[in-house]
Amino acid sequence: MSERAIPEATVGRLPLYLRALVEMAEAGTTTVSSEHLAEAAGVNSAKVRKDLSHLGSYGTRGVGYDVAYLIHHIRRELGLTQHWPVVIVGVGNLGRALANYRGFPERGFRIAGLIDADPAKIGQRVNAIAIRPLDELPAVARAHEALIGVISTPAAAAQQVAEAMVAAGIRSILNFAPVAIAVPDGVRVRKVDLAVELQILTYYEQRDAALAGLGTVEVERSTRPAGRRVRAATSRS
Amino acid sequence: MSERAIPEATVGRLPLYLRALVEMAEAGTTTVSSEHLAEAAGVNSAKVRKDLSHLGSYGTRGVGYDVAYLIHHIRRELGLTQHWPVVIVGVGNLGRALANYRGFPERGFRIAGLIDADPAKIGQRVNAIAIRPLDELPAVARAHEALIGVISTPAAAAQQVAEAMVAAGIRSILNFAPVAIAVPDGVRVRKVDLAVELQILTYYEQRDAALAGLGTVEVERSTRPAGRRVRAATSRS
DNA sequence: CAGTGTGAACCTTTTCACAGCA
DNA sequence: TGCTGTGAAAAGGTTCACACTG
Repeated sequence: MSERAIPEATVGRLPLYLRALVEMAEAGTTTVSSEHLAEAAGVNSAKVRKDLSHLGSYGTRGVGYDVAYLIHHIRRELGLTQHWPVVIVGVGNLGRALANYRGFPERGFRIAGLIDADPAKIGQRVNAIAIRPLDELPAVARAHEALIGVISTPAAAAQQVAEAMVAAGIRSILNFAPVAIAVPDGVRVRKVDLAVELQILTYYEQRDAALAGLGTVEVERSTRPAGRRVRAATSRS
Repeated sequence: MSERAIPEATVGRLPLYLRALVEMAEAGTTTVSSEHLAEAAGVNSAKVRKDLSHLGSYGTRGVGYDVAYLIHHIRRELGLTQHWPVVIVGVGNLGRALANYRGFPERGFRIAGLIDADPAKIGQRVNAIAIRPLDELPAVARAHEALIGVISTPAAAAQQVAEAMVAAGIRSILNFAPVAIAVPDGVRVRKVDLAVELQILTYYEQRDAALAGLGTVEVERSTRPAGRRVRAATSRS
């Protein structure tokens, strides 16, 4: 199978393979097996083979995949043959860190503009880019033809910023604000919530403590009697 | 159904519900329907009901859920009745932003220590916490009984840091370094990769451009002839 | 009668296991 | 012989739709 419609789950892993492959290429590796690539990307080999089969049959039976060739095809599939200009709105601690993040330029992105609502910040420079006010977002986005926006504002501002982004022609949003934002059909949003990630970890942490029996926990168990205690949580990854 | 073994997907959404509910509580709302909560959390109502049913039957038919009661139960399930000390290793731009992130203390976490390998940074303070060298990680982790660690180092250092964390008694790791880390069984890892999030967005962006037909793209399509062009990517959320 | 709780249907993703090829 | 590519099976997650109840 080649052809369109790569499953969502696969799309989420292609960047991981790409990074691992680029590292291998830099180390001089020219060929890699699904087993090796799987290990480098932190998944299993069946998944790698299935995922890569969605791109077409780029492997060689008995040998493996050509690293450079795969890199090329994954880049093309992800649209990373070009660099994407990105506008960041909200230049607090996180926005500043993102503006300085070396991983962005290294992996296909260019900060096209920094926007903040705080008048005191206007004109300040971060990583050589001047911070501009929110009402200049359309001008900045259009001047650089930015289609991707990052929201790193407080939650309260996020919806308003999202609307401004959409009005400015942004088509994809990466939202770090801890709130759900509504956008028109056709505009894509991905959300990253740092505290949520930690809270997911505490769930399993707390669960293990309860299972260990030693710990505090299991103090009260309301509503239902007691019931069987089940196996430990499957470890995340 | 109440009782153990909450599905992973549900665990990932409980923090979203929690945040929405806390906001509602602060606004004075005492009761909420699955429909409303769904909207606030950015999911659909069937999912909310199914998810909440895993915690037990805390709703009232014809009425909805008691906001305060639900908050209590979700907090308990996630282990957020206590505050969790967190050790951050790697105090670059991102580590600094995390150390200052207000969302952490607000949502159940306390920065117990900052660690960096760079001698020039040792002793500097971020958010009133002194940066300490890597070899003091065990002492710091044990003194605060930290079970959660955050890796915000460059990729090259991540594996080594992960091992040091495990040796220091850390049981759950949030890894921001763009590399897969290996840990012993029983240690949990979650990974957040900022560039990967953007790369996933570019996939859909590029796909849409190709479908629109106007755009460049579809320049070459190797290996297989041509084949049907299929429906637009289902929009992320 | 509004809205929960939940079987059942459906869809997606993962895993298995092995035929087939270089 | 070694490793890909892929059907088929299994697991997991989502959505539907409606009986039930406060």
